[in-house]
Amino acid sequence: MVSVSVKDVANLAGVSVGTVSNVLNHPARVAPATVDRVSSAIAKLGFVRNAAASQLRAGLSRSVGLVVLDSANPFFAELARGAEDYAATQGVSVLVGNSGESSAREETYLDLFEEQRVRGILLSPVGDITPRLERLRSRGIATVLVDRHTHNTAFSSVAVDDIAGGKLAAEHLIQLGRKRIAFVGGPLHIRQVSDRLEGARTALRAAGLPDPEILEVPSMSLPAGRDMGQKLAARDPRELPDAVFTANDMLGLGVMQGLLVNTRLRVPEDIALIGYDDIAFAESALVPMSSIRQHAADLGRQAMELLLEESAAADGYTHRQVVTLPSLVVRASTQGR
Amino acid sequence: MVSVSVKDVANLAGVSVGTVSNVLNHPARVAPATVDRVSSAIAKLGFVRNAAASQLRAGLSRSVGLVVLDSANPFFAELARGAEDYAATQGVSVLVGNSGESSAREETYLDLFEEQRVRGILLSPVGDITPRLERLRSRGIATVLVDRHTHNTAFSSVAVDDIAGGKLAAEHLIQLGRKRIAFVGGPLHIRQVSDRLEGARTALRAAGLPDPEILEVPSMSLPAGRDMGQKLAARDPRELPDAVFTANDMLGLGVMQGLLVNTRLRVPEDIALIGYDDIAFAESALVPMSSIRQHAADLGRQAMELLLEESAAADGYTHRQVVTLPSLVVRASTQGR
DNA sequence: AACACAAAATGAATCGTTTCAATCTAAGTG
DNA sequence: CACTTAGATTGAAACGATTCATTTTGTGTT
Repeated sequence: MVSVSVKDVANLAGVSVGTVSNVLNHPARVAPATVDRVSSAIAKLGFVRNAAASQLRAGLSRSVGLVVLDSANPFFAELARGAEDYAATQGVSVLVGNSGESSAREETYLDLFEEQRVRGILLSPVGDITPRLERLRSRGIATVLVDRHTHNTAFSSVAVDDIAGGKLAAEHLIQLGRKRIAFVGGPLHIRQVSDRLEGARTALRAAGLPDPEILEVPSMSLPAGRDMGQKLAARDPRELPDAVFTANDMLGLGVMQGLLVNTRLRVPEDIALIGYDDIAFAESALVPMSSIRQHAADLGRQAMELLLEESAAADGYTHRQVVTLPSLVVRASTQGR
Repeated sequence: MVSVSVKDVANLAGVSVGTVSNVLNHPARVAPATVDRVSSAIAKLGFVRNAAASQLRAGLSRSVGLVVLDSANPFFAELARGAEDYAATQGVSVLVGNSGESSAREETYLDLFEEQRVRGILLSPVGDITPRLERLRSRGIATVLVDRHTHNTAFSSVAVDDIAGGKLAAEHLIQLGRKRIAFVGGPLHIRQVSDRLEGARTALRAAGLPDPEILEVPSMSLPAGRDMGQKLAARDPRELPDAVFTANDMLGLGVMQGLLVNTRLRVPEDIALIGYDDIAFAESALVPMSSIRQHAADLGRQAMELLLEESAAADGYTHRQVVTLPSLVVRASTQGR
């Protein structure tokens, strides 16, 4: 368990420790020949900088924290990738924590990141923790919120515009000539669900069409969607909507199963179907399913940009709330009649 | 950006810095009344230990690194959760890095962890990097390998026994009375694929049945499975297998689609179907699909146990290769005829 | 009241790096 | 050749916690 320090490197290279440090951190200040000599000493000894000592003296860490609500969720996985990729270009590494929607775990990670004196934190918060964020700020740790539209302009945030997404989906269905559109989602008090519904409603009204029929489901899962699909399939055909917009893809895939299996209904001929999120399975469904894509990687990149910008800025930084627009992905489930 | 140090806490509590440190790290050595006084000073000042300083002096970090091949893959997500949960009980935090199968990114994370002087590293390696592991060890950083059966007894490892999994699947099919079993998977040079096939073959031979028909596919994806399913459905019924075992669930779901959509075939009546991995969608498939579950969280927990044990042990630690057995999950796709 | 002994508290030294004022070197100028 | 100046290098101080040999305090015994 040998430990090689800058001192050892300095000895071997025949320079002072200050020079070694400069080679590591400000190579331009050092004569090229010296850089070479020090570099090869580093290589020969297998020197690896001790991050703890470096950070202690320099005061600033090379890492930022990221706390996600659910690391298994592809949305967050993609977001993390986007954030990491951008951070990497800035020589910053990302420590990822998974709160799993638990406030306690969220707290634990924030504590950890605070001890580590990270440069900043990207957070998809479990609940409202403004006090905690203010404490972090008073310690010089910037925080950018992800995936929640905060009207709190005291913090920067990034979010996807769910209302616009709902509008996009409904407009697409309207353009196909569909007139009786149903919305499947729930519970309705969840912000994402109600926003997506609101967007759809707005689009329908703008087109002079009646409000969507709201089919509330107990959860955003495939079985819940399948149950609703089967209920629809059992209806008198004259009572059927001619298009269904589901609040996420799991529901959409479920509805598709319910509509198609052991019935005479066809998608999209009888009912057009569009989901939300564009998960990998949407493309491989029985009938490839149209969806709304959120560009999570972009979101992650933008969030990281804001974070690094803020952490480098002086006091009095003007915080920004970035809202990104989702886009429409058209597949067979909404094509042709 | 105020910074509170042990010194400030010591002043307020009217004790020395050494005592504050003892309250933080060895409370039993300090009189209860003093612990209280120091604790309330900590609370009042909002003191948070500087991890860099602590680690620099104490020499050992409270974190371990985890590098996974693909953080979006549910197997690794679950594994990470298991590892983190156990680590948390030991007061250790986990830094997760995603190599995305890229050697370069893997290297970057190992460098980072080495700088951080983590206690140990849990690694699902991209390629063979024994030299790198030996360098880490010479620095006192233990490494446990995940998800690859190393015959290299110089390192501890955990892995799932894919041969046993294949055997489990085939034995289940045999017990159902199926006699003509096909295997769908590929490319065959992938270890997981060939192991699962080998397990199936072993079970068939033991039962006195012919070797499985091998249906090689170009990738382990749903569309590849669907193509194969459609090819099967187009066969003369007398040429059909009476059971199909796929090397993973994506293929299984695809085969199911290909077999069922626009054909007269039924699952399981005509063809029983079993997948591998037990992903969330297996349960929600058209016909809920039987599968082999790998217990990734357990695997993660065991790997972390090994890692912490080794990192706490003296030199000459005896490394262990743990192989866990997967289990059978029976659903509708293999029940009834 | 003197002594012994354990428990509690002290504080200077230390970890390995970065910083920065001071020093040295070499090339350029009049 | 003396002098200036920019560039290169030096090395001691500092970051904030932990450690541990030493001192202080407190309790019980004779």
